[in-house]
Amino acid sequence: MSETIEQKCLAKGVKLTEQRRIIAQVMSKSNDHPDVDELYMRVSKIDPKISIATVYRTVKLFEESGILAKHEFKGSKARYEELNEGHHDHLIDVKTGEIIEFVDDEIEKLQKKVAEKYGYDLVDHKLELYGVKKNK
Amino acid sequence: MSETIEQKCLAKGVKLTEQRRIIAQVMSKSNDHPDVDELYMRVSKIDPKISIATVYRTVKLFEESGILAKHEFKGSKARYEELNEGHHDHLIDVKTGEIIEFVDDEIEKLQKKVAEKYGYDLVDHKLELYGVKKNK
DNA sequence: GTAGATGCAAAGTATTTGCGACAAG
DNA sequence: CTTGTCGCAAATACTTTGCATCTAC
Repeated sequence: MSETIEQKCLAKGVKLTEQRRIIAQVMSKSNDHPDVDELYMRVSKIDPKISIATVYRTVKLFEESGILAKHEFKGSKARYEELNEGHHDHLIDVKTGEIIEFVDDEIEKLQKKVAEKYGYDLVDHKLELYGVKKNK
Repeated sequence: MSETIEQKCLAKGVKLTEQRRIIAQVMSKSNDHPDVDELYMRVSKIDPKISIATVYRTVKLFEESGILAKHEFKGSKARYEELNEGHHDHLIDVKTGEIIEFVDDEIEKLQKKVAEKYGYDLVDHKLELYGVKKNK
């Protein structure tokens, strides 16, 4: 089982305010990949006084603290998701926008190999697949 | 040898204006991945009357026509490069911003396989590796 | 008590668009 | 000719920031 966002904040020395607690809870409950507007709407239902500036500041802080991952899929706004130990990449349905998470260890290994081939240590990577559903 | 951008425009029925011709030439000569501002500066040296709006309109048009590729690397502005038949992905040096192009057929194949596993035809993909140079 | 967080509105970036003038086919 | 493009400035979309106030620790 992975730590809660609140535990991660403590561990990283991030001050836990009421607003951050709410944003953390909303992200934890979200199984999709909301953008800032969507997150702001969800958060506003719990505490309507939270400002969008705080949401922006918080997602940025959480991203820098390794608590959230930011994705910038083709042609859309930045989206966020909670970062748990299980790394995964994304397959995006270009027709519906549906996002499927997947893991492929072999691709991961090959990526590291490519980086090494050029004399680099891989510190991060981004893999996004865009597809259309097969009709049979 | 691959077609020139002008030939591609003809083939796709894209009207060839003086401005587009200049933007096409500048992109063809560029071996890096300029963002719109940078491209605008380069283009302005040839014809100072071209407006940034035209540059934006043109890169968008060229992208939709499959003439240019748009990249949105982590935390930076959109960058463009000419699209030739040889597909490649990018390895970005997170310290210097240097961009290395690479090809890995095996990764390509695995991507297709992953998409198929979920019942999708792969129409596009994005793979970016972020690394730091090894110190020995 | 104090450093850091918040809300608000204003300011930044990056990009798009309405419109009248103009150019390509 | 006619349709689409250009330049300009204004508009939009997303995100950041200055500042006075407030809150976690």
